[in-house]
Amino acid sequence: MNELTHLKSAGLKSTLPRLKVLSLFESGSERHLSAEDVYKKLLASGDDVGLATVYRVLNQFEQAGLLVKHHFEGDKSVFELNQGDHHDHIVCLQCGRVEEFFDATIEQRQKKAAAERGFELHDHSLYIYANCVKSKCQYRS
Amino acid sequence: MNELTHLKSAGLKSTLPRLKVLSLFESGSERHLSAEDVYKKLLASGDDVGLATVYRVLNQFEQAGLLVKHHFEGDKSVFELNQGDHHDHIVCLQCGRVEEFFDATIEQRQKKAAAERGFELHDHSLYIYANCVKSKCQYRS
DNA sequence: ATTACGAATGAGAATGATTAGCATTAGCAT
DNA sequence: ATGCTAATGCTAATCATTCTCATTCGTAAT
Repeated sequence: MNELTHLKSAGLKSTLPRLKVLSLFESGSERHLSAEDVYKKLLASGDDVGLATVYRVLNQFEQAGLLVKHHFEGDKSVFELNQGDHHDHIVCLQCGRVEEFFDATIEQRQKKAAAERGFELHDHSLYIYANCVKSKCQYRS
Repeated sequence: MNELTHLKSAGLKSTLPRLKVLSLFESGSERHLSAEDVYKKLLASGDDVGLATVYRVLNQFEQAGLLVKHHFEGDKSVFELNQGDHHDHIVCLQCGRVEEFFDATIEQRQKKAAAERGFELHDHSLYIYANCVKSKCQYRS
């Protein structure tokens, strides 16, 4: 299933900006990108898309299930390619590096916690804020 | 330990706006309040504080450890009184009602997940988004 | 009590991320 | 090739939050 098929099945026309944004995520150099990140990367590669369009496209892709949106600590949100595998995130407070993880026990206990209190779990967000080991930390002062 | 002592020990002068804000939280009618909420409630009770002051005071209280700040889904952040007991939150997507919970297993698995990946856990945020049972849901369409 | 000085406040401007409005342009089915 | 609608790209608007700065308040020493 290629980019074009992805768009089609989401009921979205295959336009230049959309293809550009999608392939940026699929190229996979960086998994987590903010709207601003995407905008700058496109400009840098000579592709001339408006910032507003980037925001619109990202949100459409999220609705369509192609991307997932996250709100790490701070103001701006980031998007990542939806590859079907739910996972949570560990974010380094120093360098911002993000690592993904999945813990079945945590998932299950969440469902339980909700159920015990009369809630029907719909969704959740779990972010661990931590510090990398120095060897991996990309912090540049 | 009363309000005044709280402020003193945080190195904050005992001023009218600060006492007002603090007692709002301590009165406990609603546990989770946004800056806007606090501002409106104070105005409503005839206390004339500026919105900027509310923001400042809330942040100072957070730094001082009197309040804890949360970012539920959506844009604005909410504060609650810090009573020393860490807990996570379940938020109803319909009515916005918030219920608190604590699960030792989840806490422990988080620490483990971080450690296994070479992170030193500093903090975390876990929000469960769900739907109340109809009997409790305060949703008004 | 009075003074004096720095901290705190209030009002409004400024910021930063995100969205809305609208005229122009580009997909795509005919 | 044509036409219609959806998509784009500006720019202006919004919303929460922070900053600026002149004025006022709290407090510790007189």
